[in-house]
Amino acid sequence: MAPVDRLEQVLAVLRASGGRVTSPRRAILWALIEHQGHPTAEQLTADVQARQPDVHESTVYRFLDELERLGVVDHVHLGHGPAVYHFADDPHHHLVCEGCGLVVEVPVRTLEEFRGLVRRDLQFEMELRHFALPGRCKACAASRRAANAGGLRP
Amino acid sequence: MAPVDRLEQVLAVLRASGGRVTSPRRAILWALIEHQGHPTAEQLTADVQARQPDVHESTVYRFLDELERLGVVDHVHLGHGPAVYHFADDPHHHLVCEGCGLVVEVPVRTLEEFRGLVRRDLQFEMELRHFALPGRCKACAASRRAANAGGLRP
DNA sequence: TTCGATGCAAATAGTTTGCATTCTA
DNA sequence: TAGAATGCAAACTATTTGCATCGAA
Repeated sequence: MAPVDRLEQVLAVLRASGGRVTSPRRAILWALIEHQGHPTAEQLTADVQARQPDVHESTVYRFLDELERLGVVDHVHLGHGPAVYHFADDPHHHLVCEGCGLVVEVPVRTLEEFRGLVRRDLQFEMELRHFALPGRCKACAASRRAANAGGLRP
Repeated sequence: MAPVDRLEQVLAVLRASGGRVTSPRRAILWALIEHQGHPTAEQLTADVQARQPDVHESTVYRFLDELERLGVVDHVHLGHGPAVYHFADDPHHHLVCEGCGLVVEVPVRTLEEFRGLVRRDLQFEMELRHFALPGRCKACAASRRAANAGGLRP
């Protein structure tokens, strides 16, 4: 979807819900659309403030909450540290490398088999979208093994 | 292991590392041993303060850190909210129900097949012990389905 | 009698909230 | 012009840190 279309689409949802379109809201939404990757509230605030310095971080948090209530965005916890935000369509899981911070997006269906296994064996319905699955990417796993072999700390 | 044996075992590790055995440390360790389930630092502090009111929360945090450095305890993040602590032997994963807070302990080998699958297909070495796997227990999953069918909020 | 442990206060990170004011619809 | 959204300050939760003092070995 073209950035401008996405903007208008979300603003339409917002208006339909009785919400109002303001200049901070346009800027926050724009920052979210333009951002590559997984921005935190702080990063979005910085982007917005580059153009509108008076927009406060609490406004960003409040609007992101609102967008979540409307089902437009989700936030994900990648581990320690701040949450990151992304649009709610094309739902996916996150693998996050504790070594280098790499975030791998995984289609929902990739983990369906595993979810089914846990459902069957443990009567538990995992919900893996709101918290990332932590671990090590190939490179970081290898370099940690090397370090451990040498007697160094992980 | 009998509680008293466990206490003495840990104190031995502590002494061997050059650490000192103090009255707050004995009390914190005792609270950790006696606690059923997955205590937070706050709960441990409360338990300790019932007997020794002057023991400060920061002392509890510092000693828990020390015990982690010694490999005696681990802390796990069950979701939002404070971390919980447990002894590091008999390593296991945690499934935590977002509905009722139930924590299910899962032997490490239960998830090994899944870890192998992700390792093979995604070249990613998951480390699932430090963060719990969130979701819904059978009862909470069922009651949520019922509520959704009735048009109510999850 | 040394140096590790403690109590206390204050700082920190990330996020939320109360409230008077502003601005959209 | 009603009421939603904002800016700002302050609260909040979970945790960490600096520092003078205390006490175990």
